[in-house]
Amino acid sequence: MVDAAETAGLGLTKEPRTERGKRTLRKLLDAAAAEFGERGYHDAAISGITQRAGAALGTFYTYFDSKEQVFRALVEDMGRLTRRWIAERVVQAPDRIAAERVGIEAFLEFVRDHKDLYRIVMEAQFVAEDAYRAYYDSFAAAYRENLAASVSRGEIRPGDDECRAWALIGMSVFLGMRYSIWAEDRPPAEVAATAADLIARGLSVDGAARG
Amino acid sequence: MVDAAETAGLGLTKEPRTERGKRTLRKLLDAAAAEFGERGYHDAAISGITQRAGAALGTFYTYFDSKEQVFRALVEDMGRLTRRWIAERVVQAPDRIAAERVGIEAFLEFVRDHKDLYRIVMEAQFVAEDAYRAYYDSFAAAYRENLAASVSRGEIRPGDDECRAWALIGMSVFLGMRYSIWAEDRPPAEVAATAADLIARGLSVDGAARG
DNA sequence: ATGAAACCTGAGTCAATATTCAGGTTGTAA
DNA sequence: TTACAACCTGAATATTGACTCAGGTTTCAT
Repeated sequence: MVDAAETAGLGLTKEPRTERGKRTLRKLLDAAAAEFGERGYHDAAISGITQRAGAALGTFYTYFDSKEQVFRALVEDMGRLTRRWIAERVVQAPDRIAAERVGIEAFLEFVRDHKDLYRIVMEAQFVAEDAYRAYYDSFAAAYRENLAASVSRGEIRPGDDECRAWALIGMSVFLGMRYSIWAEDRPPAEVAATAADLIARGLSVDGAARG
Repeated sequence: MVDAAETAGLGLTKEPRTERGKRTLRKLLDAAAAEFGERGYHDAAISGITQRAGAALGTFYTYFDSKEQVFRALVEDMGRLTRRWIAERVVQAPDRIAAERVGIEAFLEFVRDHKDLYRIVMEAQFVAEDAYRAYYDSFAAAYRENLAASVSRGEIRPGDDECRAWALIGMSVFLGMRYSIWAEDRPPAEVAATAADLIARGLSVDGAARG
């Protein structure tokens, strides 16, 4: 669901001026998330969105210029929601290694609770590639910063933080796909613990092992 | 490109009986890979495929039942090609840690050389989800086997091999997307070395670090 | 209360394209 | 050479669904 209080900053061209309009826009955004999430971009129909929202077909075009525009708005919204959700939880972690575990667990939970929006983000790769890249570039940049800061604090070994950031994001994304979208057959905490152990210590039997 | 020698086992309903037919089918498969890879599933047109192949529109339906069928055939073909390519290189590795580095490097190179087919695999998530899941389930199962075998050989620490497998696959996939599809701004060997170091030793300063 | 702005309606327009098919061409076995 | 199967052709069909628009309804500042 799109946060009920906010519709600003979604890149819309026509903001509603009245309460009724805000309500309608919100209903359309939620309906669009459900329609795109369930049927995918191309099988989703504007008429399906307006039916779910209990509005007439033409009403859609009161707020959106096109099918693609509302899709992009949802991708951007999801980016904001995800970053906020994870950041809120990660700040409490005492160090980077703990932050990795908390971050992955928070991500896995978030995806479970926002399957529709998350599917939309993944499909954005083929519908609005620039929005998709912006979504992950933003994550990667933040991740890289965090890694660099941890290195300078002596919490983790130095290394190629950009590569590491992308690698770690990929881990989370695939764990999310497997354990939050495809099947919820493992508790997020368990999956996160395994991943965090891998991230912290690697596969090697001892810390001196050579790659 | 689809391997020129093989068109069997792609799930086609109508195999060609003459040399001319085999040639035409091969041209259509290569053209389909290019068309889908460049324009994506839904923007790809059957007429685009036949034009690239230098054939008439109706010829497509001599060999394929539908747009989706040829797409699925390409996904399955890509799975076979990828597994073979990586397996050939990984068998030479002396141990699991070395295998990780070699495997990631091989994967990054393969994706660079098969961008079209690789985009098709990624898009399969939304066009033929069962084929996509089969593609990654197959990788995950093999990966898990390899990890378990390495554990019993004492090469790596024991752990949740299924989670680890998905995590490691996710790493490769995202590194491939970032460094082989989006931009080739880093040599595969370099990226693979960083990733392998992360996989082998983790982020921690010393091997005794707790997660 | 009131009227202008905002909002809503849904039948109709229009372009795109997956798929069909009737008929022509080519390959090959005998 | 012949005849049949395999193959190729591309105009025509049929569906789908994004988007428009002319006109009606609701809201709210004054």
